[in-house]
Amino acid sequence: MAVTGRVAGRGFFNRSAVVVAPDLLGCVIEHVTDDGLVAVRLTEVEAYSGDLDPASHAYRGPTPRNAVMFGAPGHLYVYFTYGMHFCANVVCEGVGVASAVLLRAGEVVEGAELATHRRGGALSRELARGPARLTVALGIGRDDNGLDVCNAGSGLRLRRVRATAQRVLAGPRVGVSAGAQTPWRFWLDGEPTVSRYRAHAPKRRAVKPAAR
DNA sequence: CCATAGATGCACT
DNA sequence: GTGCATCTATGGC
Repeated sequence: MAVTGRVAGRGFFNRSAVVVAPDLLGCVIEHVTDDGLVAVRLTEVEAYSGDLDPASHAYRGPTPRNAVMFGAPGHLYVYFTYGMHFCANVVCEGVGVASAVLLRAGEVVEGAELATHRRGGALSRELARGPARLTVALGIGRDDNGLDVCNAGSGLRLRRVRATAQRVLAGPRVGVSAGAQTPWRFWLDGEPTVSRYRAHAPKRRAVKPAAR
């Protein structure tokens, strides 16, 4: 059955990502495509702030890739990584301030059949457990970069759902090397859909043949 | 549950 | 050329 909750407007996103991030927990993101609708209740997010955040894609200033992060709040920033995955952020704060919240994980609450098909038959709680899995479940890809979550015509919207009694926990972000100490990952306590925490795994360089 | 390796395209140095 | 805001498969406990 349909999820109820007020659709988030521009003002909701026009705040610091660190403030928006915990507010997103429990909220539901919906994406409508020709295939149907999938809705995900967010259980895990991470905040990224361009100015002083070495982990942010915007840390070194504007580039073609991160341009959306510098734009208006409420738009989707989708990036491609590891040669095969897409991850989705919601842009926060005003034009010129590169701040965003990465949608890391959630629970599929509507359109489970479609999401399961997109995910190749994964188990229910694995459907959107992890940022790249979440984009697959929702049908978000390269073409969705820059879409306006606050515009009904975009097919994307965020419903604000009453905060649960669940505790919000915070800790270091996943998979980042620089800025790994900043506790800007937020998740709902006890949720089985929260991705298992993995600290950044430094890759050893291939060992060169010993010099002789 | 934990740890590791490989896949793979591209933005940026 | 280097290094990813990751996932899956595989193996061990």
